[in-house]
Amino acid sequence: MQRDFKFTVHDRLDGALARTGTIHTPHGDIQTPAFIPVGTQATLKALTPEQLSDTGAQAMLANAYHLYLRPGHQVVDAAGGLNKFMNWNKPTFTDSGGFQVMSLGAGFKKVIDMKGDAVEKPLTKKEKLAWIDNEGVRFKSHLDGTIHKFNAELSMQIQHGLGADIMFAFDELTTLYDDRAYQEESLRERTHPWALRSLAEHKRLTEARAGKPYQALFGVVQGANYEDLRRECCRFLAEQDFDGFGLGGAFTKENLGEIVGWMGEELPEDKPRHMLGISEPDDIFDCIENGADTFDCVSPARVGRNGALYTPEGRINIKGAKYRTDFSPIFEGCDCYTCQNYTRAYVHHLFHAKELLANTLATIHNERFIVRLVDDIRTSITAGTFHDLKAAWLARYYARDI
RNA sequence: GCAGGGUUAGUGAAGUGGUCAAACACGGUUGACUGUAAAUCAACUCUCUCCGAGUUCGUAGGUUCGAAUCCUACACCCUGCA
Repeated sequence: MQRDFKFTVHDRLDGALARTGTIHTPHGDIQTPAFIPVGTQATLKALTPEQLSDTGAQAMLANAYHLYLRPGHQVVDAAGGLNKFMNWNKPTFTDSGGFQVMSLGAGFKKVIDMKGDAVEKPLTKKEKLAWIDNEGVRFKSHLDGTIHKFNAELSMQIQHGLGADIMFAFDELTTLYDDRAYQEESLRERTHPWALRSLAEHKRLTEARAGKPYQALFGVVQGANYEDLRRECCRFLAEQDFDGFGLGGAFTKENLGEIVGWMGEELPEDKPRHMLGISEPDDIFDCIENGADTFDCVSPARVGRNGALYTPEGRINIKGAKYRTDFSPIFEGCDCYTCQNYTRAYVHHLFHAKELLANTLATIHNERFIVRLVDDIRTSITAGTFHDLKAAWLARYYARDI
């Protein structure tokens, strides 16, 4: 069938893997590199889709597991797909539920963080909500405790029902605390076979649902921080008929760029690469420099809801007492709706009063901040000034720590 | 006026002889958050020369080896009866 999906590379950065491009989807184009905000449950928490669109976000990513449990992918399908269901007229992505294999299983809370020195805190049997085998995963619903079996085929059925423009293959996200033997086993016995099964089911559903807008499928690269495993995974996936790739897994901050670089070297140049779950500014620079095209992450929204707001000079905690009578915007020069209209003191007050508007204003600011950063990086690649921008930007952002 | 109940750290509120500087909640301060079980979580929140010490539980005395806890007086608040 005719694929209404296309990735075009425009500009490349000399001496690096960075590139700009356009991802064409049935619901519009995405200029890359791009940051894709996450609306897990078909909404970016605290924002209307229109408010999210106004931040400059070019697409949004939702989650198969969460929407399967509630309201049910059949409901979204009956509504006419994610776009119609949530009144969002730009491209959409859905995650496969692979992240939940980890987050509800071995990796809840501390175990998933990116600091190599984090203390392992194994879950008790009672706390654990997911059990993996090579067939798939059994989940205990975090909503009502019911047991659900999840696998590659079901993930694809859900994602086709949701109707996102870009879907991800069902994978296993390992943690930094799993040893080499487990990483190999996970990659070869689950992530690889699950990728093939996802692709097969995807093809079946694409034919069965002929007439619906084309949905692209990205294979997901795992392999933790092992170079040979990462390259092995890339070569394996590159041979398959995927439309693009998700770069997933547990990373440590120190060598994130290096790991992405291995994948950037192995993966075909003419297919887009999506960084799963990355959005800290330094990480974004490193990933783009090494060939990543798009990013999704909950962090700007979550940290914003918890009072951490981005500025070019680092994050500030707006709940802090020093902002009580600070009547300046979050930072001078920010073009977001929040900074155009409100002060630090007002946002500070909203947080202390536990007003819902605090979440909205903070989220708008943070999403705009990261979207704009990636937009600026895109411009710098075209202009050939990426390295200057990176050096100057990060020096200013982290100046307070030095 | 008589009878009964009450007065605990910023607030509310446990505690009725030692394990009490005193539960818990809120408030406050600081920090964390990277394919969302997150409008969440953690630490601290009497004072100090803070791995130890010093002052607290309406006020003042007293009993006791030891009191926020028992006794006496006083102050204030609440509820009945006058």
